[in-house]
Amino acid sequence: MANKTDIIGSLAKGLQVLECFGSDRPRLSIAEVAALTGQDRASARRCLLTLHHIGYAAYDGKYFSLTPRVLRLGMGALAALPLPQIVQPWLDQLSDQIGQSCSVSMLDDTEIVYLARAAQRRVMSIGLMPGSRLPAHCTSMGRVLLAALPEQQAQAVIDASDLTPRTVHALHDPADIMAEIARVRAQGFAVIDQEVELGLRSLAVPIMDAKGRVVAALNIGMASLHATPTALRDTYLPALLKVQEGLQRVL
Amino acid sequence: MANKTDIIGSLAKGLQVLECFGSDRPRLSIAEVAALTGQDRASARRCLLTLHHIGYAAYDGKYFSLTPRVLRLGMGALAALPLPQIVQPWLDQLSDQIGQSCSVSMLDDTEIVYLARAAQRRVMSIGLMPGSRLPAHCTSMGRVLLAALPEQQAQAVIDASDLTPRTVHALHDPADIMAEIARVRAQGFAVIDQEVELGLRSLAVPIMDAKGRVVAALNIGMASLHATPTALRDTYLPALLKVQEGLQRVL
DNA sequence: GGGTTTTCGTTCGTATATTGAAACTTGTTC
DNA sequence: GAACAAGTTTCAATATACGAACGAAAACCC
Repeated sequence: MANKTDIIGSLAKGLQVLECFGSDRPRLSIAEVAALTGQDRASARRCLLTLHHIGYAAYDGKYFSLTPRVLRLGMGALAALPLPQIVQPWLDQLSDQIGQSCSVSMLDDTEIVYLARAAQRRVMSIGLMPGSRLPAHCTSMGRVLLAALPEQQAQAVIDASDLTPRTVHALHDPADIMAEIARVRAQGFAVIDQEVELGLRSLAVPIMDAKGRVVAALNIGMASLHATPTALRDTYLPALLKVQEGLQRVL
Repeated sequence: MANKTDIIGSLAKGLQVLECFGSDRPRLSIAEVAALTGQDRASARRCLLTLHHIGYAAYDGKYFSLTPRVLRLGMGALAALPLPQIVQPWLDQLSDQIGQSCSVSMLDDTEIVYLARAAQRRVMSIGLMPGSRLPAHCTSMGRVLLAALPEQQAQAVIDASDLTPRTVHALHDPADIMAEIARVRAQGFAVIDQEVELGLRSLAVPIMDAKGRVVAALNIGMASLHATPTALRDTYLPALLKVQEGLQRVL
């Protein structure tokens, strides 16, 4: 199987074009897309016109942008995943109980993807919502998810990651990060202190299915003035573990 | 522009394949995809193998399923839209204030797509979250969004819709629905009484940008025992209109 | 259980669609 | 008005699509 003739290059290119739209670049011209994807202008143009033709892109004669129809793809996939539906009530209740924001995410390559979220007061400058992404290496959920991988795979992810520190507190030496991941693996939870954003602390635990496989991660995040990292763990870890246990029974 | 040679058929087919995965069918075989898309098995197989090759699909030798990477497409698009980021705090506050769930959605063809949501106690049997879809014709936000279209376009959407009633209260005659849409257009809001689900009432208003163009809809939903349709309007419409007004200033 | 029928995944060859580089057009900058 | 950049078109080289055919597995039937 998977002969050379079994791969459709044009489909891969079209998806690459679709992916290069993002919050930082919602509107793109043909030449920009060509530059971002490495395709030539003719190909990029054909992809964009096709996307426009089938209703995925709007076109004003100069710039292309995505339409809500695109949400059928990824969002359809998200709303289709059973996990978000199942965890949402747990999240809501947990968030209510402890008075802090909490989220569930999965690993996708070097990033974590938010699947569900119950927000309290916004403590982060960036708005997080289902579908948002953050680097795995410097987030509490990312550390937990990387710890669940075989050592070698985790190393590969770290090697592929852009480790540019987001704050002065962020670990940036691959060896340090791998050591921290090992500790997380051993202790079963991760604490992050202002590595994503100054003033933000967070605590995460893995979510496992009935067979013990890690399928996602659960975290709470809060302003750093609310608790020291140690207090964070002592105060909130029991609540997280309780949800972890409850979820394992229903997954 | 848009010559016949400017459209890539294989890209359209690949996206069609991607779209046919959903909550009701998360795992599909080659033959199933071929049947759902109307392609022959050879084409469907190439699409699926390509999706697998570039990491969008998992393959166990028999069934294909989507990976979190797919969320890069639509979810990227959602997290990229400025609207959800802007409305979320307003939603949270509104939901808090009135103690009911509220949501923001856009129109995509015959369906509404949830962009953001602030949930209280769950009153619907189906879990709603960003990316979820419901038919436009029988929802309060759908009626508001259809009312914002030119009459002829709204008619076209209704004609294209599957009007099978979801409950005994649902309007199912196209003319009745168009009349209701006209009323919504005149009064500036929509009330739905148990047309989506028994026991569920909802009230929606349009959200407009600074130029007065309707870009989305805002609603609140609640168990029907909390308020009669009239009381629903009298009690909650002022709060919705206040958010509508506030949002118009920042969009 | 053995033979039959169906269904599915895969392969093949040719007809067709798509690619990419270069040529051409248009609009913009200096 | 020359120099440049972006969009568009062209056409031969190449990749892809489709229907048909094949083998394997599953489902069915006596």
